[in-house]
Amino acid sequence: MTKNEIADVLTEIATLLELQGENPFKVRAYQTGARALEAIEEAELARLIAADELESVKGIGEALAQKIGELHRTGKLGFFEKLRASVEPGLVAMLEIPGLGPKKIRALHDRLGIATIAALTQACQDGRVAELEGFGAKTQEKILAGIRNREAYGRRHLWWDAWAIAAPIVQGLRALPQVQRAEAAGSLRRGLETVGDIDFIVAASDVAPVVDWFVALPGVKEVTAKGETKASVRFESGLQADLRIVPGAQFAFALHHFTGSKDHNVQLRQRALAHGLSLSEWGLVPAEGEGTAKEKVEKLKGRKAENVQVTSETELFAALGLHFIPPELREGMGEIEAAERGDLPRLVERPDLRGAFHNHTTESDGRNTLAEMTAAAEALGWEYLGIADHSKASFQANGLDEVRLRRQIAEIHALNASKRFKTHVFAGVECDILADGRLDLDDATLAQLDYVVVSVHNAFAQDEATMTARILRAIEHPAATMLGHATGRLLLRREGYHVDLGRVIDAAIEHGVIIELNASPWRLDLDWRHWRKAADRGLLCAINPDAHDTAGLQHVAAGVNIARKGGLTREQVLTAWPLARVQAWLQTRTKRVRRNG
DNA sequence: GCCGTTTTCGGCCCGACTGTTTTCAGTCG
Repeated sequence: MTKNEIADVLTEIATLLELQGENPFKVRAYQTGARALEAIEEAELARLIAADELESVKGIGEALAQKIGELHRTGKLGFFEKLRASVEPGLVAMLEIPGLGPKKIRALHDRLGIATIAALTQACQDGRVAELEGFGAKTQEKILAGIRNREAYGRRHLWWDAWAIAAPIVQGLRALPQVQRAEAAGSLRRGLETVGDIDFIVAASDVAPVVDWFVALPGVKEVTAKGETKASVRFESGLQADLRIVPGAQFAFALHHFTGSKDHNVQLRQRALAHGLSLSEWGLVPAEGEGTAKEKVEKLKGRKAENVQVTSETELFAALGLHFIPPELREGMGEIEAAERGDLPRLVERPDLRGAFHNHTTESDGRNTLAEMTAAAEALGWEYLGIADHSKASFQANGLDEVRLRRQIAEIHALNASKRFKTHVFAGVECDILADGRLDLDDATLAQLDYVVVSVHNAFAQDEATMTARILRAIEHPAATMLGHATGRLLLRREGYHVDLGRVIDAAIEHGVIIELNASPWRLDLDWRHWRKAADRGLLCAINPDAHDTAGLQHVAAGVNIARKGGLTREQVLTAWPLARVQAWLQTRTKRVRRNG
């Protein structure tokens, strides 16, 4: 079994144990173990198992090491199979219903014999659930609503879509007279490719008017909570948003806490404790031995002089001896250690971008003309715009053959010569990688281009070995400048094709080929989790919007999030280089084509 | 089940909100 498959098993064990009413800390140990495993390289895992050193990994002890070893060697685990057989699958599905956790599900099962969502629906309709101790009419109603909407409620949302909802709300909150500060937090602020819900953190002098404004927002379908410091609403799309209001002195703590990630917060709290401090969303206070939660809160409120005062996240990190960690890096993947060493990369920023290479026009399947796209790039202040329409094998996208492409190249040269726009246009193509790895256009035509994006658009079902060989062959082609959407995934809709990304990255580095960071909000491919290591080994990135209309150029903003999550610097992103440097770099590529071809 | 500058046992992050209770358990983040 691969490490990710093993991690999935550990996560499932945690869920099953939880449903059985096991010690919650044991449950957490399995979850921690799964995460620890995911952070290890596949080869490193094999080595650790072979050397019997798995227990040296933090979060993996004797029992987990034994189970992981067995899964890795045999792909089976008796303990897991027995456990799974003893828990009815319908109970696992019930966890997705809001308001139902392991305890309530167990009560429903033990006392009413409910083991499926269908049986639960029936019991609610019969009024039997409301009669149970600990349940009531409202709970019963909530369960029914949850069952009806569980598809929409459980769904994640594209970062882009969530941001479109959140950005005006942040502006609206800031405009309220009672509000001093307002930010969106959570995975949205961390720039994660998909978002489960939106969190807003607000510092305000008077709470009630802010809560009232929030729950009355247009598009709110349901108010799921409304209290003295927080409110929750659900929008038509099923997206949930939480508002939290704190006094100004706690804003930085709350913003940090609700930005997460959970792993990052846990690690930072551990670090605080090691420094004799206790960190929470309330503040940073001296950690003082025993005491109930209530007593700690009293201390916090009553003895402010002792508390660490911060007005920004920068000061919060500084109080723990750390450089500021940008939200995008807060995934609990070594950023705290790097911040301690002063080793954090200086991340690429949105204003650093000078252009983009993978863009379509009406010549293939785009919705704006060459001139319109160039005008839009100029309006964005870009120094250059690369046009890469589809090639002829992408028949469905009206791909260009050699004749049409040569005509487009001439058109682009004429446009540049006319000096109609300040933005320089590069002539490129998004050339299909055919099923056997050949390119879709003849070498003579490819040699006339400033650059070539090579992409897979068909035969997605090839096995990993075939697909990998196919892409490697394309990368090795002397005309290839960059690889388009490396896995072909569509977020929330389609998995990527099977490909050995390690070998693709190795080949790209070896042949000086760029891998694009496709910034389309539906793709965000290559995934951020691969970037830092690959870039440190010499892989160059291009943030490309894959725009099919002028508005699509804006998608680079989503790409910048992912580049930042991947720890990329301005230097590691071609599209953050100035025009002259990009031209010089492309020149060296062209010489390579002439020399080899 | 894991872990140790509170070290081999006893804690593990913890506060807000809801719905159910009448002082709190369960869920959620």
